[in-house]
Amino acid sequence: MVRKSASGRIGIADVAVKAGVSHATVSRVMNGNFTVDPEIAARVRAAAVELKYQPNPVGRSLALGKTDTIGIVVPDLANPTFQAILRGLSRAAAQDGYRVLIADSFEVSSEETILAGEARRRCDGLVLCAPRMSDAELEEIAPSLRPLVLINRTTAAAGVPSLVVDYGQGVQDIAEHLVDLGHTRLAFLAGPPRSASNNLRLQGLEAFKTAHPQVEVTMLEGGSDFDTGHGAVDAVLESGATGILAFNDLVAMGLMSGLHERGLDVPGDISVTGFDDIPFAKYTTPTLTTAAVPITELGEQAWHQLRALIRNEESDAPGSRYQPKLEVRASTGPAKAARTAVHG
Amino acid sequence: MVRKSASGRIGIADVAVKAGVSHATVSRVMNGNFTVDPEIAARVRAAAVELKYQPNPVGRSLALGKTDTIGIVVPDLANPTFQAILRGLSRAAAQDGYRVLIADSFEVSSEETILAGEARRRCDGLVLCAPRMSDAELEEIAPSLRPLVLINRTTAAAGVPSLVVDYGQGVQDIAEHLVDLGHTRLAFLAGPPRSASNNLRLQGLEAFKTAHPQVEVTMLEGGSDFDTGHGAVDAVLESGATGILAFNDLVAMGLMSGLHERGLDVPGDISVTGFDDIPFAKYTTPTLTTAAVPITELGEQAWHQLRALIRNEESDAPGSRYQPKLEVRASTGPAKAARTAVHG
DNA sequence: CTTGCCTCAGAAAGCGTTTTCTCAGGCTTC
DNA sequence: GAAGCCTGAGAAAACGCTTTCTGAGGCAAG
Repeated sequence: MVRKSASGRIGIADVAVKAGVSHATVSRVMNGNFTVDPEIAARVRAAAVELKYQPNPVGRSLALGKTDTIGIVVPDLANPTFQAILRGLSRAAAQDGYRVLIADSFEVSSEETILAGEARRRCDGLVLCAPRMSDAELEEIAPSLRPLVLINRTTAAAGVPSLVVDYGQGVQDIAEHLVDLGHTRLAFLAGPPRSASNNLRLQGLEAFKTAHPQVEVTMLEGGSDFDTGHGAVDAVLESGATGILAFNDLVAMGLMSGLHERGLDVPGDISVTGFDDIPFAKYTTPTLTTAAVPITELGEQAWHQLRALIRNEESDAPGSRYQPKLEVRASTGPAKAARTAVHG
Repeated sequence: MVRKSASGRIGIADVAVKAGVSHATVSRVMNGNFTVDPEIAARVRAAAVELKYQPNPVGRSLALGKTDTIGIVVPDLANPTFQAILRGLSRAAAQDGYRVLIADSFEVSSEETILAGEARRRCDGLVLCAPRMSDAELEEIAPSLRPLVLINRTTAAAGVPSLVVDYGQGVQDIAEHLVDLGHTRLAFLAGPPRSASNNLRLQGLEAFKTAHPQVEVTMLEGGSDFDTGHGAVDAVLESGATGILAFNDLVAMGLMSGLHERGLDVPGDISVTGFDDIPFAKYTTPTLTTAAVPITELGEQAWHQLRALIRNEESDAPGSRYQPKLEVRASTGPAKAARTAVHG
């Protein structure tokens, strides 16, 4: 029985037989090695075309020690931020002939380490997106995951570049904007407690508070999706704040929807701000004031950093910091005369 | 020089040496083969742990002829529909220990064939999501891509299950809903011309028109994103229609935003409907009447079909048809007295 | 005419696993 | 006590490719 039918798929051996040459020569031709007689090369190519031969990437990977694939680990594929990063990463990597393997940890931080390790072994490099694991754990496993690029997280481990968005500055810009409009009572609708980007926002707000002691800033528990915003209406109203900084655009949209149901006007009664500037933010009613994060570009840059690591190039920048840009739209307006806390 | 330092990574050979056994025995232990003396097994396991040995998946894949990975090809990763399918697929596959490799064709139909082939060779199976290629091409390459599952597309090729959403029925349900509210002049804001799901909608509308000859239905060119809807305001107003069926929720949101800017009231002046019921649809202002598609579930089912194919099981269902469910919300209301065409 | 170099293709050795094949040693059974 | 089984571990082949090594043949130079 011929090898061919054994695997069911035609391999390099079949082409070699058909062209009357050795495996080695077929390999050389397929890889554009010019030390092959042009006539033989043509014969091999003809055989390959006729047999519709396509090299098996697994065999190739084993021989070359590389897979032309990179991995990305995200805490939640449903989150538009991670979707956008994935998109930018995938597009940029594709341009260099790399594919992307995805691993969704579903916010289970204990899974992250295992997922990351498994993904890394199948790939030539890894992007770890806002990992929820502890600093200690991250630092411990980082070396074994290299080449590794972090997004919205930093580590003390060496040779691991980080791409971080300056959420702290962004949230301060938003707060300043609200103060400029005359708001003196603000509220922050926080994100997931384990989220590093939420902590950065909190730090930014602390800085803001010391710079503006006259402004009252209420902290409210939250999350990262619509329901968080929608369910926070009562808490927001109770706080008596007239300017609300939502954790992100989704939360802001949920909140605006809830306020609308209560018959309140945005920004007439209350100003609402988001964060991220997802595409939807331009099309909400009213359009949403937010801080724009060039998130797709972040994914793209992640690939460039990772590529440099894989190629063992001098990483020109060992990481970067992105400044969000305030986008003033229609969901923020002048503060009404000071409101008093509303009950129920 | 020892093998160990040659590859930089520890392999099965290192464990074998450390435990004083052969490669074969290490492999047996790692794969839970019980024909190994418990004492030796323990020794091997201890060595593996001490060396932090993790089997190389590439070598494993080559030997086993499977990669425990599946591929998905989508026309546009930015599209929420495909994101949701990806999410459902990824989650379901992960539960069975499979990973997902993504390939984004960026709406370039000529790339699809190549991407699909490359992805397939790296994986154990493939999901082709609403491919834009021609029927002829699809039918030609389908056999070489098996195990293959199609989403929102069918083919005459054998052994290729399809999961399709009945967009035609969905669009009829929406149109009926608008007619029930008294609308007699409708307009359909179409999607991308090459999209199979758009064609299904058009067929549905033809069926609707023959059933309701008294209703006027205007066809408008379109696309699949916000800007399409936002930019279609003039055309919509010119049509004189009072009930607008947008291609999907994104287009509907863009349209509502544009109408709002023109000072028109939804649904007071014009009723607007979407399609898909993306999470945002519940939180627009007004909330969006749409046809809900269980899209994440679609991704999940795609995995189940693919799994059956991979395992060579009897595919219980050679494909399925999903019925969208009308979700009546606040963007549709009773028709005003017939409007006349508005210019400019 | 011979030596030596150079070109180019085949043989074979990896890459890191799994798995079949082989065989040594201990046990049962007559 | 010897013949045959059975258990369990090592040797080696296989997976499909790349690449080094080897060697045959052609050609130029002395």
